[in-house]
Amino acid sequence: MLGSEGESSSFSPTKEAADESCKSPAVDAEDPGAGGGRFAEQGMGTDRYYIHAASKHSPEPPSPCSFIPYSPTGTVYNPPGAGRYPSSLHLGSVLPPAGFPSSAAGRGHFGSAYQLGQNPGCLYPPYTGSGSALGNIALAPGAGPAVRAQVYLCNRPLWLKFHRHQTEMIITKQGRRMFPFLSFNIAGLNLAAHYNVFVEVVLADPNHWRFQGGKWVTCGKADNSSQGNKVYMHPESPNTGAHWMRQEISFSKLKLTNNKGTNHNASQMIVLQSLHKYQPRLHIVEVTEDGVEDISSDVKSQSFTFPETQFIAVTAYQNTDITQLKIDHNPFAKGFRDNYDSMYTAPENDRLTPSPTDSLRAHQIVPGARYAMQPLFQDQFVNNLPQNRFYNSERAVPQTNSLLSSQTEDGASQRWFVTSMQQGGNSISTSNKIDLTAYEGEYSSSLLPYGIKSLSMQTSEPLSYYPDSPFTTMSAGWGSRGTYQRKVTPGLPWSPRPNPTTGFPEDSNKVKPQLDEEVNSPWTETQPPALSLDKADSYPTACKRRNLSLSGPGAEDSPADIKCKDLATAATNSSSSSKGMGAYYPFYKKP
DNA sequence: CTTTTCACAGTCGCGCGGATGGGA
DNA sequence: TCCCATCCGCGCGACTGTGAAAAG
Repeated sequence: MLGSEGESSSFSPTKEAADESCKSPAVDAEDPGAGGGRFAEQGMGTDRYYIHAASKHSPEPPSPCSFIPYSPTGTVYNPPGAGRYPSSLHLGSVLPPAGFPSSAAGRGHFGSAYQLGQNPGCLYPPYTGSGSALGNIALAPGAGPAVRAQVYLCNRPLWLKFHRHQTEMIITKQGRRMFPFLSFNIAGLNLAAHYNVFVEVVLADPNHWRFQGGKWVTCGKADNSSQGNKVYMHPESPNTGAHWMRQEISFSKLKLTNNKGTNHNASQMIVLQSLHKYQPRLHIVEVTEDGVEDISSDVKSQSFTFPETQFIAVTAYQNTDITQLKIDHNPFAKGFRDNYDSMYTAPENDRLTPSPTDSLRAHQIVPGARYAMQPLFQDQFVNNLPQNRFYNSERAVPQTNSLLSSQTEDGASQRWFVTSMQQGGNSISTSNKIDLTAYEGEYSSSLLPYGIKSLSMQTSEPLSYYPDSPFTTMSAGWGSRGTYQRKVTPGLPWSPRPNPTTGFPEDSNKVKPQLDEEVNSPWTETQPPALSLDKADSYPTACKRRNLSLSGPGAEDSPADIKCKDLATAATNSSSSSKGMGAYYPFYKKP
């Protein structure tokens, strides 16, 4: 994100190319990693994003839910070739370079995603030779079964954290999972209609990037000749709208590769090119019951883009900030969290880092209830820990509750889901329907632990790779390992999912406050992260090798945390009597 | 010099098989 | 005594980032 924003109006693929020397885009001046200006313009950025888009693509007044769809406008990158899907991926003009604003977070969250396809001319050819671009059939909202959908990026806070530093995703020959991975909640679908849900990863800009001097800078033109699969069909596709809305839609199995010739698990792999910037997009395509796209009529397609999920594909991590974030948050990398000792021997006041077991609870999918009782705690931790830990508190600025509170008093309701301007898509090919039988077993066993299964299990046992996140509360504290308790919240609701027929709850007052805090926190810092500043000062030594934890493992708000907190709140406020699948009851309950 | 590849160590979940306990 | 369900331990495989070597 560092680069493209500043060139919002000049997304010409030739611009960078004209300048042979690698350079930092103009936006580098406000490079998130550059320090001072990092967060200064957050509000502005999102305001622009929101207003701009809304004004152009929201002919309707915002609904009570304020599902304001917006799609990027302005100059777009139009590389040669026909794209399979419409891409409005020029985010530079609409996104702040350094993450997302705090002040506008509330509104900004409405626009966590904007639907693509509003700009038919804005195509990037992730797919070549696989059909024409999406049609531009505009469906009237609510017309027939093709109602407007709303999509919620479940793990948005985590994405935002990475996005601040310019997310990097490792690509390997055998395929590497994304982390954070894409996880959505969907609402507003027709319960009975069938949909294919898939993710497409498209080139986000026309540049080739390199990491130089602690920054990502453009370096010539992107290679447009990339071939290979760019689409990952959700293993459960096709399925009914009710199904998609019933549970979190996780793309945790999605793998990224740079091996164009791979046929192994091709359906699970998306082929990317290193040092190119990509933007994942979620597509929801209505299909017939057998999963075949009905090209004869009424094929509805909706696409959603969450700008914060943009990333640069790399074969090796470049930015140690990203590396550390991955280590701190990815349970699979737990083995690299090598600062346990310091974590646990620190005085109580300094011991802001959770235990190793706690850290697992930061997993993005499993909603952790760890912060349910102390909604502000993690924010404090997130914001203060790095400074405390690495600067001997000298640069640590206490982030008080009042600060956070002030952020939530602006009345801006936080919504992490957005609706989309529905579009008709008569040419999205879903013919690459995967063999569901092949996935059935694996996915049902591997996904469910992340989702439904875990909810139905009234257990304190670890779940899948990300143990006990959903059911662990912060009440156990972040004390020593010895005192850590696995506390179970029986029947803890899972997420603030709306009634599938009514969309996400607009006035979930029980949930909103915490959401506000969660969402705002990363962006309400009144000072630039010390690390970034420091990094800028001492990049050569600080940036190339890791092991300076930026934020304590598990201290942050995983998506799961958010959902879980919401749920925990709901559970606290309503009842904890839900049993088994009842964990979802609150979700479907009418307020 | 930059980028990619590979082997490695560490962590974890899953699945299998044996042990255990309760009921018929 | 037999059957069934549950628990436990072990091994395997998946997954991670690291760091050196290879490739360009």
